[in-house]
Formats: sequence, structure tokens, C-alpha cells
Amino acid sequence: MGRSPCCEKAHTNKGAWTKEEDNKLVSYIRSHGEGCWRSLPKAAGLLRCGKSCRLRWINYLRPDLKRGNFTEEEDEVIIKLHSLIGNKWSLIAGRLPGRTDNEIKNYWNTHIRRKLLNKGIDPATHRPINEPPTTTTTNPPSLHDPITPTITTTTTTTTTATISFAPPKLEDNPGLIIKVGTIELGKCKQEKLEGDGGKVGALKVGQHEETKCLDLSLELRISPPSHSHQGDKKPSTKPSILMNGWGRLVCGSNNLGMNGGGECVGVVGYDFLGHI
DNA sequence: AAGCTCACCAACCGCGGTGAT
DNA sequence: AATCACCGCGGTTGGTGAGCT
Repeated sequence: MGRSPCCEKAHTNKGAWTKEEDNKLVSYIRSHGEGCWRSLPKAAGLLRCGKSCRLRWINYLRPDLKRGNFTEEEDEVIIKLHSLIGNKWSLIAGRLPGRTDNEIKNYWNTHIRRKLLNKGIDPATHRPINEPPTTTTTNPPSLHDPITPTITTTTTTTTTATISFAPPKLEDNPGLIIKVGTIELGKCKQEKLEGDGGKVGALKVGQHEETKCLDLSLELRISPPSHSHQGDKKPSTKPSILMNGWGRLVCGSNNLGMNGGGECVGVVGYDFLGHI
């Protein structure tokens, strides 16, 4: 029945890692590679559970980790991605080479939150703190209606498109997927994406040409109203949606899907701070 | 110097999804 | 099909050092 336990908790160390443990873990992974965390501790001669080994490696020992302070550019990326996808630290980390989700999470909680609060911005909503909680312009589109994106484009140094939503009828479009393509948050030397835009409900990390290349490929799935919502006894009347921070969607890229061919989808950014 | 507060961050905990048995 | 461990993630905690009184 099921698998055998990965480790006996009674015989595992906890707390801070020693230099010796680090060395064992690093040398084991160097010769055997990552993965198989279940069997790793025993094989590496560590009295740790696999979960702990994985965490130690990913957050601290990995050779490609970038140490040191976050740059202003990284700050911006974190803020913008957070306003798009919320506390999806692993996804945000995927856009910042050398940074871990844990590091970004800590940095958010200790630095950026305060920074935003000082600016009078609610870090949870990315809106001015004084702003009333609901307004007609910043509410999510009504998801009971079909979403009909209207895209207008302007061409400056980058192409910008604003998408607005006409009243949608979700019941006619169960599992509606909005493809929003690539989000450019910085300047790319050359856009380079793999595949067709990534998995549903997940951000796909495009290949980096350079660290400033901050393209982001998204698909959104809007699901019909759920009948079990986070322990709520009442059926939820709201559809679930991946993105938070609704408002105005702004497309911007050098090769917007419309002039680059294919479905637009385009290159979509989010005007959460009013200056993308 | 001692005590206190605060900031930082490594590590732990618990949960949900997935897959092995 | 059912069970349960593994994996990965996000939230939280606790240890440590710096700065202040």
C-alpha cells in the first residue's frame, strides 16, 4: 500500500546546516545530479530528510545562485510580476535568474512591502491605499459575460495595446482561456519564446537572451463558478481566475502578435502602476 | 557593557497535486 | 480504485546580528 516513507523523522537532524552537511550534499549532487530527494540523504550520508536537502540545495547551495542585493531592475520586475500573479514566488523567481522563491519572498516581505507602503501603495492590491476598495473601473470584468477583448495599439518605441473587456457570458464559455501571450517588462534584445505560449494556468519562462529580457508568456484560464471554494460552505458564485490585480491590461512589445503574425494575444503588460 | 528592538533570512510546517504501489 | 508518500509551493517561525538606548 503506497510508498515507503522517505525518512524516519526520529533519526533526522533539524535546524541549521553544518559546513560538513553542506559539503556532503554538494559533492553528492555534483556527482549524481539533482532529484530523487527521497533517497538522497541516505546515499549522501546525511541525517536529513529529503525535503530538507532539497530546500538547502535550492535556496542556498546551488552554484548558479546570485548573491547580494537586489538591483532596482529586479525590484521592478518583482513588483510588476507580483501585481500580476500575486504571491507566486516560484514563478517570479523563474523570471529572475539566480534568485530563489524563498529569497524573493523574504525580500518582498522585508523590503518591497515597506517600500510600497511608504509610497502609499497597498502591496496586496498595488493600488493607492486611499483608493476606495471597489470602483467600476478597477473591478475585475464580470466573468459571467463573454470576454471580448478590444485591442487598441499605439506605436512608439514599443507597441502598446490596451485590452478592455466587454461583458462576458462565462456559462457559454466554460473553461474559457484567454491567451495573453508575452509580457515584456523590460527591454529584450531579441524575443525568444518556446512553443505556443505555455501551459494553461501557468506562466512559461521564455529563454533569456540577457538578464534584461523580461518577456513573460501567459495564458489565463477562467473557470466557471466553483462549488467548493476554500472551505466556504456556500458554493462560490465567482469563477476562479489565475490573475489577480484586475484593471486595465496594456500590451506592449516590439513585436506584438498582431504585426508579428498569429493570434494576438499580443504582448500584454499590466498597467498596475500606471507606467509600464 | 547590558538590554532591548528591529531587520534579515534560513529553515520548518502544512497543504495540494501528482504519481507509485 | 484506494491509499499514501513524494514533490513543490507558500506561509510562518526562530535564530542571529546590527543598531540604538
